[in-house]
Amino acid sequence: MNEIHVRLPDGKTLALPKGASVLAVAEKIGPGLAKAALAGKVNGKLTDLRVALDADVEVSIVTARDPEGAEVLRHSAEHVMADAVKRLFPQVQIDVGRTDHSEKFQYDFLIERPFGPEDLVAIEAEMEKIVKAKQPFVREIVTREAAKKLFSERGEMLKVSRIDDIPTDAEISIFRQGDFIDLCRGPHVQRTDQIGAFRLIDVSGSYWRGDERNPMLQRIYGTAFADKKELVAYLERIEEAKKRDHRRLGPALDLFHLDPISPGSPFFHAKGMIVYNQLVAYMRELYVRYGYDEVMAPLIFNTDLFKTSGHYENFKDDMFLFPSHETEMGLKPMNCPGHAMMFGMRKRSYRELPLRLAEFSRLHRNERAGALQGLTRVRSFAQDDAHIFCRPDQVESELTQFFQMLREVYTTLCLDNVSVAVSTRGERFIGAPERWDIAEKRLVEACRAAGYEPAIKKGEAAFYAPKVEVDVTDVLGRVWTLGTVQLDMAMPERFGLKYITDEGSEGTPEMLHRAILGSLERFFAIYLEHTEGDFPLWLAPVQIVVLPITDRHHAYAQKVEQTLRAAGLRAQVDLRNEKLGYKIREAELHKTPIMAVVGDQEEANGTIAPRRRHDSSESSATSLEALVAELQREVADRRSLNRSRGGTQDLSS
RNA sequence: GCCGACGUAGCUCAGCUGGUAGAGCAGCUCAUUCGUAAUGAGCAGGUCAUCGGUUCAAAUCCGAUCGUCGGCUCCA
Repeated sequence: MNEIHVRLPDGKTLALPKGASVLAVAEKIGPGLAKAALAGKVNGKLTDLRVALDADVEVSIVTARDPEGAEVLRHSAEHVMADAVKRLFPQVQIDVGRTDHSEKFQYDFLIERPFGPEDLVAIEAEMEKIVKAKQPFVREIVTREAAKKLFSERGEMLKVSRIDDIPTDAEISIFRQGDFIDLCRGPHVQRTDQIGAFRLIDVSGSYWRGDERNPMLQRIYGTAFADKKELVAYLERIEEAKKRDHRRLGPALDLFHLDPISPGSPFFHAKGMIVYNQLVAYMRELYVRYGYDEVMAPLIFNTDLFKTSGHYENFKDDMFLFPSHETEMGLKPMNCPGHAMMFGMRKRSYRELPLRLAEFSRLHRNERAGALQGLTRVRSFAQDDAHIFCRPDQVESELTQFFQMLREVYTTLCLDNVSVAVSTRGERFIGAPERWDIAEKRLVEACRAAGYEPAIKKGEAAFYAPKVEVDVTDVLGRVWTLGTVQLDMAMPERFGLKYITDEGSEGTPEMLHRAILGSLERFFAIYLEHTEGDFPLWLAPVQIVVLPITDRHHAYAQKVEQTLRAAGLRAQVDLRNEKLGYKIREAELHKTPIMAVVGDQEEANGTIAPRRRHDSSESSATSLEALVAELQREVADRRSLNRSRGGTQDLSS
């Protein structure tokens, strides 16, 4: 048997000698394809072109046109960058590179002096030379000993250490390109010139092996595409994200601001508070329907409480603690211990369960300075937080109900790109491992029952509970974790929580921690960027602005404003001495959903001329009553703009 | 907390190798009374993040601190 059969995507089969490379398949199909080939896919798995085939397989050839192609050429760009760095700075030791799915690649270097922006320019120029030289990538299989010898001779001690990470039964491959050699699984492009366009983006420090006790390496980030056009499009997308940055939009739209006088603690302005409070009001409305009881526990506790919960031990350094009358007090960083106390303050009957305690209190966490980021990582925040105490046999239906409520909220907010993950027990945990296994399984099952196949994040759980994380993808394709539900393994026992069962015995309740929007501050930021400030009518700080054409119409305009306000609409009137076009422009820039133009005709007929945000088509005059009724309906329905499909402005009710 | 970059008027930014701070927008005043994304003119606005050092002289050079940004680590 010296022949193998290779099946192609179009169903055809090619016969090749055993041991033929993936590239040989491409050559057999055609010289054009062979030249354009970046990698192969063997039985669906991305494979280097130089890999030998020794059995019957399905093969497809990956070119720049395939999404995987970009990943391959970015990986090769990573090597070219490391090569360029070694050429310019022979004293550096290379660690490893990485190509993630966010269109970026990176490579870590050990060097005494940090890289600066000027270095990036020089490295980029050196990379350009390597790319122009059309150097081939050569793959070699080596033994573990040969690999170690090779890299220690080259002074690459970090690499030698990385070789030890490779499982003993795995094949060790290296790639050469020019004088550069790297330990690498591949796949790689054939020649450096197949990397069409690249750009180095940034440099930062990163700990070796991700451990902050280790020395810091210099990490360079870059991106690469098959051609210049795609690179430009990528850079434009970055610009777009900058335009939507909540740290820019927030102050510009008069929603909030941050000040060094209290790092990580936002000042919410009147307009921001409307959005914030509307979100809270919406959750409260759902709490009535879903059977939650809103409560309010203290903000400050004797730290004994956090010792009981275990948070003190785990998060002491990140809490605001202070002495008071000989005792140590602390600002609460989460609601669960307070709710556990509220549950335990008297004897509970099984008839009271499930007991769902919700709270919107402010929480304070003394986040490390470097961790702060706009509203997405703050020191002072509130959550749409709740803890559910229930009997063991009620856990399943509670999880079902949670997913149901979550889906309702996300649908209302038009966040329809949802995925979930289950985080499992990590190194730090409390409770019995066997119980963790059961809880993790239940969470996975609950996700499936809700129609989501969860990804598994190993070791990512909170110290007291495995958790489900619910992620949404925003208009720019960024993924954010919003909702979470955790099945607690420890708190009820630590607090000695009991209830009397229907048989008169004592039982320990199960405790679920859950949030749907998560940190309201963070959600605010994410939603602001997602919508670019174009809030749906029910959330818009100013829903309608009345625009009189001249000061002749001021009295009528003010009457209209009063009528709108009396109808419960957040209306304003623009009485400034400006032309209509100017006022419309201002209202557009402030993202006001509805403008009501009033002039001679409207005043004479008792009407208004409405205009929707982003809609310059002239609309006919409407009676005030009709407009009020329409807007009230839109608010009551909490209608949103659906922007997940191309950002269209159609109302999806 | 660690690595790097940055910090000039409310905002966006000029200000070359040291010689005493400038524009546009926003704000205020006046004129204009105007029909769907910017009417015109004028006025005012800054301890150049803070503190210290070098110098005859510092927004500019050096150091420290604070803050912000991009990462790392962390994220109850």
